[in-house]
Amino acid sequence: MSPAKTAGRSPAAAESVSGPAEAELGSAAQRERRRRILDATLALASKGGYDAVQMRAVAERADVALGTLYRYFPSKNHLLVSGLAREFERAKEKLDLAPIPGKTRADRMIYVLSKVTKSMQREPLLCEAMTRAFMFADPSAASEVNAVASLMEEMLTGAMHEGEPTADERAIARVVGDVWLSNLVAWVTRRASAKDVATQLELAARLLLR
Amino acid sequence: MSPAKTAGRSPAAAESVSGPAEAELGSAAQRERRRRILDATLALASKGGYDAVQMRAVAERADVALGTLYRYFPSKNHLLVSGLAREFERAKEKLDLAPIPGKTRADRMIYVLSKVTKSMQREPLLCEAMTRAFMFADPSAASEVNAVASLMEEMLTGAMHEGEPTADERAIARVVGDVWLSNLVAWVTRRASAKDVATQLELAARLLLR
DNA sequence: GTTCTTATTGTAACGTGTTCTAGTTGTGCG
DNA sequence: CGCACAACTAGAACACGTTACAATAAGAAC
Repeated sequence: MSPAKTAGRSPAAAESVSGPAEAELGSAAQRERRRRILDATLALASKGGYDAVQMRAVAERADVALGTLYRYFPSKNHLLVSGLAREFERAKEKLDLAPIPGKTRADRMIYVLSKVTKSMQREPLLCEAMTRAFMFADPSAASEVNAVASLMEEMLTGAMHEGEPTADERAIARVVGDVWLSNLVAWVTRRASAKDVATQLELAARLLLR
Repeated sequence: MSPAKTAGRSPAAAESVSGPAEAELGSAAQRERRRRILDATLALASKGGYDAVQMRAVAERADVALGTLYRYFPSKNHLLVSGLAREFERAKEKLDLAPIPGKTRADRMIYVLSKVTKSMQREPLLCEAMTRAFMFADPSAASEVNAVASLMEEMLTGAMHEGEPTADERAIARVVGDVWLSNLVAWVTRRASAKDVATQLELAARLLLR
């Protein structure tokens, strides 16, 4: 496969749906641009939430033209969900560094949920931006959304025990993830307090993993 | 309380947050306008989903001026979530007509979930519009969103048994509702099939109510 | 009725996501 | 080098949610 082939490819449409990975973009300059764009996105989101992530502002801050931004991320939601995916990857790496404390599956699950939730709540506006984009995303961003969902599932199955989870365990992890997401949305819209969220998640985990 | 008091009030800001009800709008003409607006909204949503619910189109179809539309519903999301609330009220009334079949709490819960889910999936575009608005709504629409959430909770606690639910039961109902919402979003974005959703909901109900 | 207040209308304008276009730059290849 | 071709840039243009405003209509108070 000649280099020309990769060069001739749109970075955004790099891989088929849920392809190998998004890391293998064409040139170093392109990876660099992509990184700058996501950095700009997260910076703006941290400062002003969903509304502050304006495509013109992202482009300017990332030092790319508006058209280029759209070549990399076909919509604002793609952009924000990709940002969320990057954050989740980091969170997962951090989690994978040390074994998860807790005697029971439920305890460990609650530990992970609490860790991840708190880390998102530490940057409320960033959390708001990414959560709303995730929930609002249309089918065209399904692959990005799925990437995030998969990471979440891995984090949660990883909380139960090391090694491969069973099919049942994966299903339970998805249920827990669903509850987590809904509660995050409720927190973001100020319909639930941080304590509400913690309580609800603990309850769900204990019931599902008893 | 003189009639002037009611007449001098903006229909949209009719009641304080989560007030008595939205049914007690000023004049008959105003209730009529509100109904026409919601009818237009649902009609457009059924035909073309979230994107087709354009404020100008809603106003024209409901035969009100754009400014009036905004006086009744301060944003597109308020509008769609209010539409969802109306649909939920109807769904709940229908459910309340007959006792819920099923031997166990889980069975009845699954029955209700399936009923409600299927009724929403019957109009995919309408479902998409309302679901996305619900999830995307910002804090300013919290009261509308809460109204929907409360209806859902009532439907689900009602599935467990007649009469007042315990605090635990309400918490469980909320968890089930969270799972339901997440799955609806996944279905709307075509990340999950109708069968996926049904399976996941049944699993969640059985685990939570065992 | 007259007057005062509020609701409604029609329309223009603004902001931001998205698209489009014409020109420029970078890159691999003969 | 010079060509081919895709990526990038700058900027205009468009669509739709939202706001603003002047004029008119409707309704309450008297």
